[in-house]
Amino acid sequence: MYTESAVSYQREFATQARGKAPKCVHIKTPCATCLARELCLPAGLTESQLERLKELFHVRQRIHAGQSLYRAGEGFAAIYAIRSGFFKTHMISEDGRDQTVGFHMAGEIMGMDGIGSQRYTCDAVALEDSEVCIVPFALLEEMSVEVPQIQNRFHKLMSRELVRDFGMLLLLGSMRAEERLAAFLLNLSQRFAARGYSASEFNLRMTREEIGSYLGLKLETVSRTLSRFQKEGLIQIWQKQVKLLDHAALKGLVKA
Amino acid sequence: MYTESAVSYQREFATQARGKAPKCVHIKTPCATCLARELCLPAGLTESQLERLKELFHVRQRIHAGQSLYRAGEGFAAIYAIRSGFFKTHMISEDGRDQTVGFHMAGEIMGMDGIGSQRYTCDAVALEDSEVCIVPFALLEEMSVEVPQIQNRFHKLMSRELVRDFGMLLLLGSMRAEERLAAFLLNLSQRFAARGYSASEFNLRMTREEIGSYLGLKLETVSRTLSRFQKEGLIQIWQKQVKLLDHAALKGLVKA
DNA sequence: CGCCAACTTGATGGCTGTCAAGTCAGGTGG
DNA sequence: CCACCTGACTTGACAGCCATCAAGTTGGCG
Repeated sequence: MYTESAVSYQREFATQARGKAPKCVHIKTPCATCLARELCLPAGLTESQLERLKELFHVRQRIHAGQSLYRAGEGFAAIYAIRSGFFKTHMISEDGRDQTVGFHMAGEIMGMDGIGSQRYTCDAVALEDSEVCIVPFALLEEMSVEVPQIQNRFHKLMSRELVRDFGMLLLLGSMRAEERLAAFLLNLSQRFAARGYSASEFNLRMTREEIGSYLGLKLETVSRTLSRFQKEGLIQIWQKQVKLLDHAALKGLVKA
Repeated sequence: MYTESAVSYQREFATQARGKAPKCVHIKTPCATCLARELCLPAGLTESQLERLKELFHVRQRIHAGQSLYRAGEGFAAIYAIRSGFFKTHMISEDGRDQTVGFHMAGEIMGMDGIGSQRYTCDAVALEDSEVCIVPFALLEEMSVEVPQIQNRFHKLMSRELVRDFGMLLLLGSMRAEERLAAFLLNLSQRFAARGYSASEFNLRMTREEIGSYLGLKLETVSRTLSRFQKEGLIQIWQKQVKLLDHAALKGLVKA
């Protein structure tokens, strides 16, 4: 049961949060920004090369919240650049375990896991209404030959995905629940900040269960740990609205 | 303390194992096989293309057991194809956590994590005397432009690395100790088999601690679980010599 | 208004980490 | 050749973190 003070406090925060940001924020990103973020185009490309690159990204697709962009086992043909919205990628193992392998926001690329086997190995699900650019992979490879800079950018992109996964291996392999959650919140914060949004206040697009699936924890542990962070004054949290109050302390938790 | 019967049994197994395979097996792989495994060359390449590709792989380097091939933070210039031997890659976090992110054997490629930042993000350490082909990355990208098949093979290679990491996320995020170890043994078995070695009998090149670091477990848990597998008749294990006795039961553990 | 999914919180148990002691194998030096 | 030493490993006892089970709350939606 909630304590009296907790309830009133939480309601107050909820009202604040809603006042500032509508419940379902729709992140809009201009194409140039989107491209720039992951393929780093502006730097080092000539006008004509830029034109070629834009061809790659000109087909778009809208995905409603809850819908899948692609599913594990489907034939691979394209990778996807997120223009707006929020996705999770998850895989379901032979025996039914559901593991979230990533959360993805505007400017990030999904689907590269499908290149190796020519089939996607996980499902990509929109957690809010979203829009993606469809990048036919064969076309990307063709252009990579014509414009070596595109090739190089793509290699760096995939490599960074590998490094990101190494980070997750470290998290899952050696961190305790509170460290995982602190790292998770800081990571989201940093990524929102990089897109021009508040680093200290944002809303989670995913459920506690999805957070748990990503971090190797049960939803109750996620809930409990977030509640404890709030009790200790590290964050404010009400439903999916989060406010980071003590960035330094959270960092301390991860490094401790 | 070991029981009488366990001791005699283990000694017997150790003797058997030693009789069949010298303590430090040196895996030798002809260059063609090595290339074939990960870059899948024979298929679809013309004679001249094959020649170009061989240029990529002609510089070799020997690494003694215990030595590093590269270290986190070092400038990235090349990726490495393992010709023979056995490696682990591991990263040490800011706060000193040591996470093993992979074990690598003949025919596999290491170092792709360095492309994104132009610095390696982990250390690669030889667990036995090994030999690698040095593949200058700039050269690989140049050849990718000339020979699109090389480009495509490389993309598939990186993609498979991503998928492999997804598998590790699933393992670390949702499996219990015995499931992790069963999966680990089966994975090694399958990879040895793919190289023409016994699928049921091999020796571990890594310590219990390194296994633990890879699987997100403490060395005591690794040791205990392996001992239990032996007690239950799933495996025989004596030091680093392993023999899988009940492949099906191990598979059952992973899927259960 | 009622229902349901998402969430919070409590109680309890089990898996795995921690600490500790001891064994074993290999290498070194006398 | 043997004693010793060290790193790797095994095993036991215990504790703690997190999963599990369960009950109740909240907000959204029909």
